[in-house]
Amino acid sequence: MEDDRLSRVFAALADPTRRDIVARLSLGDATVGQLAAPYAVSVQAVSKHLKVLEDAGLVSRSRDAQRRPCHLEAEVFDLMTSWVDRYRRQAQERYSRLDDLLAAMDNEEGAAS
Amino acid sequence: MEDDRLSRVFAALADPTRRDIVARLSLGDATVGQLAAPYAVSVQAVSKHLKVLEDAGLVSRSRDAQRRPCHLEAEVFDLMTSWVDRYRRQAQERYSRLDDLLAAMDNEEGAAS
DNA sequence: AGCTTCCTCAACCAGATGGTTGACAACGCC
DNA sequence: GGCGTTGTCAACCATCTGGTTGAGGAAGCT
Repeated sequence: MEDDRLSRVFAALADPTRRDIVARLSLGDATVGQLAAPYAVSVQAVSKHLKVLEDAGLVSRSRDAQRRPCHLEAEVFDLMTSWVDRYRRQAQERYSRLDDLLAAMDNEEGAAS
Repeated sequence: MEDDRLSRVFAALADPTRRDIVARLSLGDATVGQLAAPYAVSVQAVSKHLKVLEDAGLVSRSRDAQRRPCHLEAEVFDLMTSWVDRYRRQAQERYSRLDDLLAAMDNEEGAAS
């Protein structure tokens, strides 16, 4: 489902190492080895992280001989932001209605006195 | 750190049930019982979900006798969207630079022929 | 063909996660 | 005081997760 995809995107970004990888890829494509270099963990661990990002649709990988260059698919971000914006807007609307109500009560009180 | 907080927010929203709870709370505050009613799971499980959301700063709880009304803290969304926007923008800039480069190459080719 | 480089797959391990049930604290209502 | 309602805490369980090591596939280099 679409639900599943959203869950995978959020879960993928819940890990600091993976967010870091995304940040690096936003500057340009990179191979697994290049991405793994700055971290204390093994290359295999980074490869796993990339698989998670790939399953979430955030990263795609092509071939270049033994190399597997990684590319950020930034459009997937929209899935998240549209979800977030929807409920943020809803909450905000509710607040403004509450403000209206309070304003109306103030008015009534003012008229009564 | 701030990193940790961001991780907790993303992790909290990685679960469909918790996203659903957030969606319901965007329409108005609710008690644990009210939130648990639509689901097949136990009240305890929902209480755990709320604890995760609370630890992430997405939900706050007050007291009303035995009741514990839950309230959505929508400002926390900004933490996420600002992170996302930052790297989306970075990736987009990179693309536009690439476009510039390709345009420049086209020009050169045009001038050479 | 043989060696090295780059990367993935498989098995394993410790700790987190999402669910359960049972006990119990806090409060309103008789 | 006793009872039902509301919610949390604790213990337990199965599964997922992030890490490890070891083996091996794929491709370039000599």
